[in-house]
Amino acid sequence: MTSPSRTPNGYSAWRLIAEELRAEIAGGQLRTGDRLPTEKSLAERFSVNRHTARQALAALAADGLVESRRGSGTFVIGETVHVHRIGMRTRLTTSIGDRHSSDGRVVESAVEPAPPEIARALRMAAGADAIRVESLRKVDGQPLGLATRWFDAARLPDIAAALRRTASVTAALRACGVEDYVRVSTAVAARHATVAEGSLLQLEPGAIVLVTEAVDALLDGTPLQHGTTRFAAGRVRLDIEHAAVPQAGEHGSEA
Amino acid sequence: MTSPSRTPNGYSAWRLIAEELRAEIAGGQLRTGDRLPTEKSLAERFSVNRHTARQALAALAADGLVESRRGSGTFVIGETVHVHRIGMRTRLTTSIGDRHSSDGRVVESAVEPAPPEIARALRMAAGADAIRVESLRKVDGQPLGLATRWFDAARLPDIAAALRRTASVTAALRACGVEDYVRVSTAVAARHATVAEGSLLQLEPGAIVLVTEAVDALLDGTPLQHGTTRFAAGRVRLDIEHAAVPQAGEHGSEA
DNA sequence: TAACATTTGTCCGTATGTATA
DNA sequence: GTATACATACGGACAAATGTT
Repeated sequence: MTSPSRTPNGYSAWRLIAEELRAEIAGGQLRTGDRLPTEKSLAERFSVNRHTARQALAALAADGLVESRRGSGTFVIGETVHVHRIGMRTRLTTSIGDRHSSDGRVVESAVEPAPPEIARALRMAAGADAIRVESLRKVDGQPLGLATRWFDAARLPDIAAALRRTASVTAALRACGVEDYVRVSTAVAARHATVAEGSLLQLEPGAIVLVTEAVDALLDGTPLQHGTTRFAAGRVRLDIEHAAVPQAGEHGSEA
Repeated sequence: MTSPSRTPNGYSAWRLIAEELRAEIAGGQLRTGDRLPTEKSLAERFSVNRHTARQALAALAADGLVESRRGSGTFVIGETVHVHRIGMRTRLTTSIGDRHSSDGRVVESAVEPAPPEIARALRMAAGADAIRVESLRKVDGQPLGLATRWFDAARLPDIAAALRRTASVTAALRACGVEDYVRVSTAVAARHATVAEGSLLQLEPGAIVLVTEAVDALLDGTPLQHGTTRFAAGRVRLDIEHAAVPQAGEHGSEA
């Protein structure tokens, strides 16, 4: 640590400090909610400049292990995970359960020409008017997911208003005359949150979002909705519902 | 930009620079493989110190958008995403397709007492012998996923050897007398890769893994396998298969 | 091969702003 | 109001990797 610079991936001062702290968290000396030593004291302990200690803490924060609060300190993150079920009849509202206060708020809505991939998914003419609704779902006051939904403006002209009133997709669709619908396709990916997402979901920079992209349709297959939801990965787990009864050729047996 | 510090999450100089560059990448002005402006020139362009420009680049690098190479520059990362289907009859091998060379190699296997949650999932007696198999799947030479599979040692004593021979779960199970099986449950989460995972999957530090936890069973419901797979999130997207034909039989809302 | 400029990586020191206790 | 602690920004210095001359 006497010479200032080391090799690229093999070890520099801040990496060594980060590894040390990581080990203390993994080893249980530092538990969920515990406050880490201050930047100043870390700097003294490892005989480095405060910035070097900061860089180590920033690395841990980027990994989602710790969270820094200005004026307060840096703390070990603990996760409370909510389970979100995904199936043919997925309804977010029902998957939250009753013990928690759930709140879905429409952040923004607008009528725009449908982007190509949305138009294709909703079987609309390219460039036709679509309704885009952004909403933020909170559970127990904590933001869980950020949804971008697209609807065919010609098919469901009043959906935005309905969503603002009810804050439930199922109820809003029913208000627009849709009695029943099913999930047609769902894709899942994960990436780092953007700045905008991090701001709305109250995430640290570098935090992860689980991204689901889904299409709902009427029972006859007419597409209704294209939705992209970004979940705060640290707070959500997705449970995929498979059909209860396997329909293997001739097998009449059941689980 | 005259005053040094701004509010915590809302905007500081390095965030603005990062947003600008992010937009250029998203907008296509900067394409995969392109070299970004040097730190020095970015500093001049935005009238900030080189460190401030560096922080913006570091944020993009943490998001996996760019990669910095000492002595060379900072470059836009390109991703090739493989689609992995998840459904009642998920077979990883079939979802890869034919245009790619797929290779699943058993890294390690051992007989161990089943951990509690594994024993429960496989309906084994607590502490009974289970077989654990770790395998690494590569596509086109690039590691895609790292799987940990558990089997009941009493039920499938030769599964490890079969997996080493065939490198296909379906084929290995068939070799052990299992003609058919289905996916019972799948959970999806995302987190940062550990050091060990990053090493095996050849990930950058701070990279993301998509974690699926699944149970496969015989058609009569007898559990066969508990598998946890960690996919390199940047290289994989999960596609969830819903039943093709919706049947309006039961409207029961899930709790 | 060797010298050189370029570019990123690391570290130190200083200063100021802002949120929290 | 004061002290503490993190957030941002600037300036300088040198090391290490790369590419070119």
